[in-house]
Amino acid sequence: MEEYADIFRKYLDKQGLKFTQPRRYILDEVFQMHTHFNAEELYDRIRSKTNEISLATVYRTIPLLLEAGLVQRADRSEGRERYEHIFGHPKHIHWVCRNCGALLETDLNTLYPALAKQAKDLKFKPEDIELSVKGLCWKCNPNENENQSDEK
Amino acid sequence: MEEYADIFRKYLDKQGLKFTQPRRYILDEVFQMHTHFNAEELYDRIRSKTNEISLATVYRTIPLLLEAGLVQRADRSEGRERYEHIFGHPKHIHWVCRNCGALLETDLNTLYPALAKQAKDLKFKPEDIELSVKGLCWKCNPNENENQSDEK
DNA sequence: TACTATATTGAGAATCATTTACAATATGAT
DNA sequence: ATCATATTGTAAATGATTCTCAATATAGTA
Ligand SMILES: [Mn+2]
Ligand SMILES: [Mn+2]
Ligand SMILES: [Zn+2]
Ligand SMILES: [Zn+2]
Repeated sequence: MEEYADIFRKYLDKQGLKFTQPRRYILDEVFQMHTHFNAEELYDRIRSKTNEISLATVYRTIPLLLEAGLVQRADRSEGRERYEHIFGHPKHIHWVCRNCGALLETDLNTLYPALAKQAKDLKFKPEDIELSVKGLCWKCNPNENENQSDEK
Repeated sequence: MEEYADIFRKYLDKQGLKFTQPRRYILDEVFQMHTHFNAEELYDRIRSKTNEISLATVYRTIPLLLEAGLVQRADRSEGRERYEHIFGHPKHIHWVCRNCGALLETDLNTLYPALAKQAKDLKFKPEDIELSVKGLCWKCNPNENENQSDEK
C-alpha cells in the first residue's frame, strides 16, 4: 500500500535486514509527521501510541531511513539533529528566523542551473544539497513592516 | 597592524570585554590557519606553541569570534562543529566528497540573484547563508575519468 | 605607578545527545 | 516447527560542549 513501506522493505532486504515491528512504528510515524523532528520527539510520538519502542531503536533506525532515501537531515537546532521525511518534499531551501524560529521553505529548483554549471566546472557529481538561510522573517524585521528606513 | 585584531578589539570594547592574552593567541592562530578547524584542533595548535591556553577558553572564545564577524561556522564533521576565519574568504559553497573527504570551495555570488528574489517574495531578510553539496569529486567518480557512460 | 572593580581563566565536574554492550527475543527462511 | 541471525530494550559508556568556582589578569582611575 504505502509506497514508502515498499521502499523501506526493499532497502532492508537488500541489506539483509529485517522489517521489524519497531521499524514499522518508526516509519509510519515519520510519514505521519509533516514537520522537522529530532530523535526524541519521534520517540515520544510513537510512545504515546505504543510501548513497543525504545529511544535506542529510534536512534538506530534513523540512519537506515536516511540510507534508504526516505528521510533527510533537515537542520540542527538546540544541539540536536533534526530530520524530515521526503514525500512530495524534494530538496528545498530552509529560511530560519533567528528571532522567532519561524521556518520557511522554498523551492531549490531555480538555483539548479547555476549549481550545475559550477559542478560541471569542478567535475563534481552532486548527490545532496543543503541550503539554509538564517535571518529575520517578515514579522521580526521592523523595517519590513513599514516603508524603507535604513537606520543603523 | 593586523586588521582582524582591530576588529576584535573594537568588538570586545563595545561589549565591555577584555582583550586578554589567551584571546590573542586564539585570534592569531585562527588567522594563521587556512583550513576548517574544530575547537580541539585549534587548541592543540596553540598548545604546541604555548601553555597559556585552555580548551575551555577556546570554546568560550569561538562564539565571540563568530559574533565579531571574524569567523564563521563552516561545517560539521565527525560530530564536531568546524569553523573557518573570514579573510578574503567571503561566504562560499562547500563541495564535500563523500568518498575521500576532499573539500572544494566556490563562489556563492552567482546564486545571489535567485536567492535575493526568493527573499524578497518571502519578505525575509537574509543574514547568513550556508550551502553545502555532498557528492563525488572528480577523482572519486569513476565515470568522470573516462567518457560518459551512464551505467545504473 | 598603585588601587580597584570586573571580567577572565584553568581545572575539573556536569550536561546531554548519541552510541554501545549484552542478554533476551523476534524475524524470515527452510 | 526449527534455526541461524538480526534486533531489541536497558543501562552504561562516550564524547563534545558547557558550567562552576576560586585564583588571576585587565583596564580604567587616582
Ligand atoms: Mn524542510
Ligand atoms: Mn570553507
Ligand atoms: Zn521571525
Ligand atoms: Zn573524492
